[in-house]
Amino acid sequence: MAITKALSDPGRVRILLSLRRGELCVCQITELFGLATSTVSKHLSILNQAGLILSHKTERWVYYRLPDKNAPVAVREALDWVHKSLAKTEAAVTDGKKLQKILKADLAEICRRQRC
Amino acid sequence: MAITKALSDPGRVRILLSLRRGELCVCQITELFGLATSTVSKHLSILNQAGLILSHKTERWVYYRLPDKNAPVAVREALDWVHKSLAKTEAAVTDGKKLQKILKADLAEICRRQRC
DNA sequence: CAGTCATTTCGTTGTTTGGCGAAATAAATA
DNA sequence: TATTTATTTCGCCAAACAACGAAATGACTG
Repeated sequence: MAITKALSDPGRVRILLSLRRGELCVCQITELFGLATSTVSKHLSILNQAGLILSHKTERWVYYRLPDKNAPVAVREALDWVHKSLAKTEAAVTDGKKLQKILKADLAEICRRQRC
Repeated sequence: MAITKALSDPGRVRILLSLRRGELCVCQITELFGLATSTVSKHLSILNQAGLILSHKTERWVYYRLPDKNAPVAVREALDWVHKSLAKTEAAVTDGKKLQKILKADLAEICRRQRC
């Protein structure tokens, strides 16, 4: 039931929806939701353990992304459901707009801002 | 996010899986899971509010069942996912066997037993 | 129309969970 | 090798939640 548990928090669902545009690093997600880094990291770990996201490290940053078609059926279909049923949520749309701005900004700049 | 919240409790998922065989009344579900009636009633209310189950009253008993094809897409596909991804869970299989026995027993008999 | 019966609602209790900041970690850089 | 830097882990607190028993509800029955 790791998947249903992982999906039970609205914040985590919003993270999944944000990742549909492509991978994001922890500080971008932190910036997007205005939460503490440690909180975001915890959410990501829960999503990761459920198999709903994957991670890899490049240079200084850890990036998280949605899995591809090779993921287990349960994972793939759960993600499809989230996408189909929740992508038009008000929160998801707002997040999308804010995310656009974040993607335009410099990554190092964002990280620096976190420390205020 | 009522649906994801509703699915986040393993007990509620097991209730949904049990209802695939057909409608059940509250005391049958209570008997199946060995929980207090009030607890089961609460779970059913949460599932009901999420649209994942429907209820109707016949004689003395309130029956709950899964919705039909007319249910909202989000509901239908969430239930499909639960079915496809979790029906083979060990708990679900065990519940299924126990349920068979309960369905053979007399309903009034089950209700009487609850009060011990 | 009083009583019985299945279910729901309420109030309480113990546990889980989300949030944070601080300390730990791990990796790149100076 | 010491330092900076991004992320994770830890310990704590407050809010949310599951479970229970008791009381309330609401419908059939005697």
